[in-house]
Amino acid sequence: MTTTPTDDAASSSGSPGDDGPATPQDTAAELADAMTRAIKRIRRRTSERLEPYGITPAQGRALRTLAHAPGCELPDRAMRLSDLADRLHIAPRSATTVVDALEEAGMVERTPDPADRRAVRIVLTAAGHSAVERIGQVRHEVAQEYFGPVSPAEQDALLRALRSAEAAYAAATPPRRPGHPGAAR
Amino acid sequence: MTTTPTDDAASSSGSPGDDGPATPQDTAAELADAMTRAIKRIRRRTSERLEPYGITPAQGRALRTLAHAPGCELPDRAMRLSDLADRLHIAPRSATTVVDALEEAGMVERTPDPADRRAVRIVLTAAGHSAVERIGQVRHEVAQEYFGPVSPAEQDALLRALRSAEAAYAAATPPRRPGHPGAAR
DNA sequence: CCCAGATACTGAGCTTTACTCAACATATTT
DNA sequence: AAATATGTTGAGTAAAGCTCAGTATCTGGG
Repeated sequence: MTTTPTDDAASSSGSPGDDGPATPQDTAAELADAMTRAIKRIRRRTSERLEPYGITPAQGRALRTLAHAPGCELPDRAMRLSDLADRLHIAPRSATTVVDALEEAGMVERTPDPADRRAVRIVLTAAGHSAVERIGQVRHEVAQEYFGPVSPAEQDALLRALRSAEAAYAAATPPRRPGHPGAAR
Repeated sequence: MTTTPTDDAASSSGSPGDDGPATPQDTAAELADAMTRAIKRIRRRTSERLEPYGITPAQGRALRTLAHAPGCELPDRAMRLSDLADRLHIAPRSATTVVDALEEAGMVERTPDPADRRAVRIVLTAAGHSAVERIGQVRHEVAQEYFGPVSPAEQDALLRALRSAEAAYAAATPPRRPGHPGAAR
């Protein structure tokens, strides 16, 4: 970080740019496009504003996740590395890397789990907490900015619609076992 | 490519996973979260289904962009590498890399621009065209699947809301000159 | 007409984020 | 106690970007 990521492009095969309408009369696909575009903008803006603080997107996600674990400062209740990986839907090894960076930046600290000596508990430091706060602020303000022109009622409708789609998806994709090793496939 | 990208995670600091409600009463931010989650799912599914064909997300975007350029087969009207980069909002050098892969896969071909010997025109081959078609199908079907539980009327409302947000954004960020050389940003 | 400066592409090397496979230490179970 | 399962990390890879030089080539002045 600290350099200049500047651009952020990283979608699937969605919305190459702002071109003309490719296939009118296919609302779902257009919806996906519009959402891709919106998210891209929001993401970009968010990471731009967080970059000065030396917080990369992945780190931000990890911090947020750690932050709302119950006892994020107690060495015996804070998340373990593998829990973090689970929540973020990334491989344990990837979590290790993120935590490495976070620790080097002084935002978290690895403390040994008193109950299991293989495990590592990730606790947030003071710096970590203020980072989380900043992230919250930025996220809030960016979302507010972007969705400003959408009326609260519409926002609500959108949210509800998305939630129902999400719920249906989750229901149709049961293999998301809460076990732990998973995320297999 | 051809290996197993499997996961796709790559958002900003948004939505770490499916955790409890972080801050009720902030619809905009929650909306951003929900959209991030939705897009992530759609992206993942799309790239999973396209992977067997050896098409990575970035390649897909490039193909789609190339495909709806006016004369994508004529060596003197097809897009130039720099045009492609502009449309995709990526650096020219990055476009080179994508085109390298695409060319190696036989989906596009670099042809010299008869009018400017420095330039390269990217033309779609037959394989490229069928790839574009597959991409369209997959995108369509994935979107359909994901937004299935949302009624057409709601889909429409969503789409309209997003478009207005997008329009407002674009208006508030005028430096997006349609010239061509620039795109400076 | 020729040369300076702008353009178009690419080589080399870096960053971020995530993955796999394997090693190693510890826990747990048989 | 031995076998197996878990938790974390080392090593190495991939995808998709970026920047900073080159090397052609084109264009515009003098």
